[in-house]
Amino acid sequence: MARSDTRYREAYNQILAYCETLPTAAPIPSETSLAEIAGVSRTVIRRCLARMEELGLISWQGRDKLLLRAPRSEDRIAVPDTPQDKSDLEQRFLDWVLRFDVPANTPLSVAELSRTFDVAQHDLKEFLAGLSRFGLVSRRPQGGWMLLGFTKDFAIELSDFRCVLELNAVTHVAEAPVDHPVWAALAQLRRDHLALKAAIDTDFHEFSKLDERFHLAINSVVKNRFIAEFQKVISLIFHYHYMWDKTEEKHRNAAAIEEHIAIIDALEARDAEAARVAAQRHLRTSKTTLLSSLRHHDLG
Amino acid sequence: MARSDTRYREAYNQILAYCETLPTAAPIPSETSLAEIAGVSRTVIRRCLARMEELGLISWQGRDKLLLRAPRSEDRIAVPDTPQDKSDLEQRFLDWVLRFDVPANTPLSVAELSRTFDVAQHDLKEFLAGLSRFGLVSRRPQGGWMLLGFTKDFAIELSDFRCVLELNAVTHVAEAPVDHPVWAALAQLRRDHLALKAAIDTDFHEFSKLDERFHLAINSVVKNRFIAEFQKVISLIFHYHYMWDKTEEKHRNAAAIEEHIAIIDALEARDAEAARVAAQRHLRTSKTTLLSSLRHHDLG
DNA sequence: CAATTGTTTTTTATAATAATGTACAAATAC
DNA sequence: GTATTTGTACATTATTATAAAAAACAATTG
Repeated sequence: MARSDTRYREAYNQILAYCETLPTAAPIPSETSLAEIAGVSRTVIRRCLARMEELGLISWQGRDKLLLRAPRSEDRIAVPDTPQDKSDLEQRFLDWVLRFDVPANTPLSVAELSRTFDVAQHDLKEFLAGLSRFGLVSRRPQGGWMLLGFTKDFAIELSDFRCVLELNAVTHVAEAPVDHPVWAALAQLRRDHLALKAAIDTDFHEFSKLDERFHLAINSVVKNRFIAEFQKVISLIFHYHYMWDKTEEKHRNAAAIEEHIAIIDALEARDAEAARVAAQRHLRTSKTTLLSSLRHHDLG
Repeated sequence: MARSDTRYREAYNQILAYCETLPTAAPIPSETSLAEIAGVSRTVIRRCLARMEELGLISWQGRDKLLLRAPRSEDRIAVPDTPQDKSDLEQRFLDWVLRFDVPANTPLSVAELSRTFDVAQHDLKEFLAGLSRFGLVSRRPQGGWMLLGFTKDFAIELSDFRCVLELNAVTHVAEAPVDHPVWAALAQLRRDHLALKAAIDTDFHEFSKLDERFHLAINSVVKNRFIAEFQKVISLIFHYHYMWDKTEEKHRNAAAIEEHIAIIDALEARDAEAARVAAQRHLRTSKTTLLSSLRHHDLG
């Protein structure tokens, strides 16, 4: 019932690897340098040194530290099974919600989620606390958490917010200098859109990826940590919903290609107002699609 | 080393209070109803009933529960000191950051914050996890948390984001129906602005409150959970910075009053484009003020 | 006196656990 | 019979105690 010593174990192996680069009988750097190398505190380094001394790998007396022999593979220490990386928890969580169509107002069990995602309970709680800032989940009065999205209101507000952000981005693109990388990206996107348009009958399902690339290119012009954070969540949600709503997919995608090209046309003409209008039309279509995909699920 | 029984204690006193409303020898409602009344699970209710039986307050056999005597004040159970309410933690935390001018990249000690704000450590961690979504804090590699804001970049991005949201709000106001409450609010705000303008020499410090009211009125037209969440943080930060940056306060506020009135003028004329332009000018001024207030602190 | 080590104090991460919630079976009342 | 209610078993949560790790400080050493 205390914190794990994984840090010590990983640091130990790291220091061992470092010592392998040293010749035998070489002096070992100061505790502070070793701490720097392993990215841990001196406390951990001293534990490492103590063990190395115990194993006869080094001699250690005050500041005299000598490597007695080259470390062997059996000197390494076992590192306990590291739980799943929690950096992509957001992706996996949203994926789970959308893939299994978890309905609005579902109680979320931290214990269960912790098992399915292989992440410690407190990490999950922190993650949920973060999501609650987006209004995606909330605490329940009797304890625990609840999934709030994806109601109709949620989808409408999300779409509206996306619209606000994306129209802003479009305006920025229109004002971007000629040497900005976005122009090359848009030129390539235009070619890819035209290619897909020509092969739409067979390759229409390829559009999802193209759509993501297109919106990413537009939004990458805006350098803003707040907007970027939101865009991540927004694009994920839209992306998945498009992928799974298969009704009239071919027709929908063909129409979206035209809308994208219209936006590119206006942007390359540096006509900010026309670009905003074109983007607005496209985003309205997106909103309708998202809403109809929700209705679909509700009925199913 | 397990959870506290505060819930039981509070429920117990609540049930006791409920029983006081019953005549003596009255039958007591089902466990489920009592659970509903106290807002807890049946498990807690059964603990309450067990204690009440033990004290001779009730008789309890299967579903026959009778009140034997009226509860007295000494029957109540002690509730341990409840820690500070955590609902206003955000307000108090930002207040602390801004009031003490905590510089960017300061390590935050959960233990210390927990003491100063009288909030449990895990609640604080959840709170910080939420703030990290706004890019205000982040986890440090060696554990713990770090305050990221308020660098120049942060202020610029925050201002820009505010601008995006607020211009959107202004557009919405311009399109609001004539019977929307925002029009009455704006009419009143115009009167208050004119009144303050007349007394600016003495009452200029009153502007801070007026500013907050003005922006709140504009933004209240947009009903969007994502935008609302951000607005809370944004307005708090701007509000405090204005309050504490005393350089040329009178002149600054007089200018801002004119800018506000210009926005109101354009809105009441239902001229969306003019309103956007006026708002843009005002927000640019705000941004400059926020940045100069930061520079001030850096030098001080 | 600058760099390093020795020592102490503080903080953090986390597993253990009692409190609480929840689900379901059994019993009761209507 | 069926709708409530209770009894019971099980799952989940909140919270604490605590070892691990970091940080602060004092004492050495070259």
